[in-house]
Amino acid sequence: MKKEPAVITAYRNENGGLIKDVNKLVASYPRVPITVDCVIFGFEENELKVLLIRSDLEFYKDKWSLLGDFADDNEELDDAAYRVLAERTGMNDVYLEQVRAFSKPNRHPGGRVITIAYCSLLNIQHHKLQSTDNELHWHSVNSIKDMAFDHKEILDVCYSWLQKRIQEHPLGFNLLPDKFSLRELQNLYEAILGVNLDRRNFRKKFFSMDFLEDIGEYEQDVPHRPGKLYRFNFEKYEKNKRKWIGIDFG
Amino acid sequence: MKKEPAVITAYRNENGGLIKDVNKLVASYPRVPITVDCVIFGFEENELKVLLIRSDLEFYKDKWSLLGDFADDNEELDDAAYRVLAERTGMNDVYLEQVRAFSKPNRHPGGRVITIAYCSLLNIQHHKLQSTDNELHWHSVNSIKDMAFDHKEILDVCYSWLQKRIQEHPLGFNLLPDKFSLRELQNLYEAILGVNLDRRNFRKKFFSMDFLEDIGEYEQDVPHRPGKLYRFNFEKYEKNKRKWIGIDFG
DNA sequence: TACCAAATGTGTACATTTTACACCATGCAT
DNA sequence: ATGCATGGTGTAAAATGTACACATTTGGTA
Repeated sequence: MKKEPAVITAYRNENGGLIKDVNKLVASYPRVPITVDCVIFGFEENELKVLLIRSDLEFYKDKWSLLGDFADDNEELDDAAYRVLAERTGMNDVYLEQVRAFSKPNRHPGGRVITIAYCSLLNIQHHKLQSTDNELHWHSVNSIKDMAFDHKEILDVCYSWLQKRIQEHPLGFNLLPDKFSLRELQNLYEAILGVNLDRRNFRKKFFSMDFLEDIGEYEQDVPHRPGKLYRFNFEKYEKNKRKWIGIDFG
Repeated sequence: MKKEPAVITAYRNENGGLIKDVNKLVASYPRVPITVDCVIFGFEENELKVLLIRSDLEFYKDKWSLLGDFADDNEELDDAAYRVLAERTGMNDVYLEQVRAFSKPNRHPGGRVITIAYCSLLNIQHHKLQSTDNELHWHSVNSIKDMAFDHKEILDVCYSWLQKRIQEHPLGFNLLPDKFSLRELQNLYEAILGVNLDRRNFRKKFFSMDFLEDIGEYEQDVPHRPGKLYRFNFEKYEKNKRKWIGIDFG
């Protein structure tokens, strides 16, 4: 396991001295177009959905793509992602998190483009699409086979990310209305994780975590006994975080 | 919670038609210099260490920075990170994983530079620094106060990442020699997590996961009863993954 | 209005996992 | 031979996770 000694490169100027003109240094770097792509998840009819747009490229005619845009000069990537969300959904107060960069050299037919993927979770009820808008569509995540660019791969990574993340943090509440029944919450978890959960144990677990607030209201217009409605209580969640995610390194 | 209808932007050409010349489209994007920065963790003398290099910028004279380099044209970011590792340590077979992008507009004094942070774990014994090399140094992670650029923030994020990751996957073995005692393994976990662990429970847990291979050798030259040495068995790990990381969405 | 269908709401026993905790064994140094 | 430092081991209690069944409430329907 013997190795050659480490080689130091690219960290000094030609004379071995410190670099003074940092602007010149940065100007010498290769430059790459950067985009953000948002995987916008929603939940409707007991299915996990993702908001897609028809590709604007002739190259990908009739294919769907994630919502993305290039990052402006001097725009932080998080801000770019929020901007895309606002442009597409009109919403500012949504959940958003960076997942990772995708950088295969040929991932974009127009040349080298690196994209940073973001996951966003929002309540579809707050963003009903206009019926005149046939460029945007909520797709059932499980039914998507093929997409423009490497967006199917990005979607798959983000879906796995969501499955894992939702078991560590109660992100699911971002996908539900303010008031929801425990059945809706369980449907959400079952849809995302692709498993069946025991109703009694599910209820026990969520009640024991103590961030569901009973608002004393009931479901309406259901053809069966109506369930109680709850609200997610952020303050109680902050207090009881440890129960949920285990050790907190925050 | 009523919102304006979604606005569609930047996804059609001026006439509302599909875009044919994708090269022209991409050429119109703003371009940004991209770097990778590697947080190279090691373990020595019961401390978690990180390999840093003296900054090459006059602007950051006497500060330390992560090992990084810009991404070449058409180079995938993972490849760039492996390249940096190879250049700095001469090693090719190391553990490497992308953590996330850092993109604050003013994070680099020379202008807009976006960096993608990677974590790498390696065995310091395989990369003893040359005594003539005073540009590179293994720093104790807990003693680092200040760094060039936003590298302290990146280090902090990567350290948290490691703490979480090591509890889900047995990454720790990458930091140890091929043969190690359980005491060394426990020291590693204690150092990274910053906690004290019960020796009996620690042993019980690792043995029950059944990927430690007893190679019938013992520690040498220790001033006390020598401990058994073990090897990490990747095949057994693959089989028993579920025990370790819970549900496997891989 | 009596019944049915469909979903809500609840408790307990068992298995598994996690935690807390103490003593003898071994090898080296003196 | 003794002391010292560390290696190596088991068990009981607590907490958590899992499996499982029946009465209740509502709307719909005959």
